[in-house]
Amino acid sequence: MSGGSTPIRLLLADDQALVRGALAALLSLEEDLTVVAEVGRGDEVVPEARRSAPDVALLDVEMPGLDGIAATAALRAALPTCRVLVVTTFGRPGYLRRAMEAGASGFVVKDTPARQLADAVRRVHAGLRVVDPTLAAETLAAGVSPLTERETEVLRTARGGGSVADLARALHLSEGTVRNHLSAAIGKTGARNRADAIRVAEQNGWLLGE
Amino acid sequence: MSGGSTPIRLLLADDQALVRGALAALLSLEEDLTVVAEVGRGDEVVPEARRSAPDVALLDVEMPGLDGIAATAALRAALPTCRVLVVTTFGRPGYLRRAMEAGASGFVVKDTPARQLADAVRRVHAGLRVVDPTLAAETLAAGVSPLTERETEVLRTARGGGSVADLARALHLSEGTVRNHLSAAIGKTGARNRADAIRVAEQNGWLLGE
DNA sequence: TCCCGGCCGTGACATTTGTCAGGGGCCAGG
DNA sequence: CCTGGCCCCTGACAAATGTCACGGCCGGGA
Repeated sequence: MSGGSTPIRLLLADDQALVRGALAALLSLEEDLTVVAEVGRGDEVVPEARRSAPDVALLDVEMPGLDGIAATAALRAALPTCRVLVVTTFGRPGYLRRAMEAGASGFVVKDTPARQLADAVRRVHAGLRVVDPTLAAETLAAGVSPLTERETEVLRTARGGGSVADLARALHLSEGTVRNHLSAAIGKTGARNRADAIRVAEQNGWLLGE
Repeated sequence: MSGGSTPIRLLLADDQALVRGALAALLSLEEDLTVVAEVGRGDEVVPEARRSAPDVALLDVEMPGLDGIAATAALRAALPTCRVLVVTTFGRPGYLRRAMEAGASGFVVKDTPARQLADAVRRVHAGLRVVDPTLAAETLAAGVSPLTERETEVLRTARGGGSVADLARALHLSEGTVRNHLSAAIGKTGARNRADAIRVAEQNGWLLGE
């Protein structure tokens, strides 16, 4: 409820132009909201925010240049008064955790009804936290990543789909070491394959970082 | 360009409620367009279309229940006068081909600027075809799937991530046969791994069918 | 008719992948 | 200081995956 005061200024970041524009249309229907900027890449968020001074930024997680989590952190550092609402396709448990750690005020999946989005924005702007309850539960259940730093790194590199020899070369490790890290990751994820392990880790958002 | 006549009736199908609602908002801004139905599953398209009699249906490809391609075919069979515009996240070359074969009139990726969507809808309604030109080129380049029926089936099953023994049991084949089909698929896709082959095939839209 | 080419199915073989036991470095607690 | 725990690294071994050559089946030309 705006109360007739100046509207809440919004920045939208999503790599899909159509979705971005559609969200802008949706939010512009609200009297108390106004979209002041749109970007399609994570690394454009901070520069554009500096120029347009939004009150709330809606960031997608999957973006070229810089993922939404990293963009959140960068934006919080650059403009501490600007709140962040992460809006993402995938309800990966780890995403939520990482987003909150990075300083986001809210986390919404694209499955949520359209009518709730505007309210989420208002709540975030008011300083409240907005989190999908079922997703929060999952996050608790999934817990923090059990993978060690090296294991994550190897797994992340393995996503590209090379042989052990390739990975060893890329990471400057012995093949045996790579195999061992992979084996450990497989064990910890409960998978039986390298491919499986990658999928599980990805679904839990354990492969995000740099 | 409505000309004051009755507006074009639209049906929206997308599994992400937020995107669906946002698209509705975007399209409702146009004088000559009206959204008469929204569904979140592929198998709800035909029943809902029967009830609401849309002129144009905007279908996502990735949907639960029935994928957008199959939904296109079903809709064309049930209501031949209703045109179909496929709106999808991924510009997989094979998707376009399959969509057109299934009777779609247009194919748009979610990367396209929001302003063009309404025009695409109007063109489709007017009986024209709408296709992303760069994507069309890719489709030509990628060509039709080189995979044989069995190979596709094996690869599709392998997506779940089981061992050769699992696949053999699921498909009632010898392990050697499964290995052979996989090997052939790996060769044809130019991959060096099973996982790689799956990715390539998926990216080209070769794993769609039933 | 016969032959040719493609697809399917199969087993033996080489290669890759995953497991295991173990050594070295580092840090926190006793 | 020593000790225990954790992580990183490595090589040898077992298990899985991928390659190959082969035979049967079917349909479309010579």
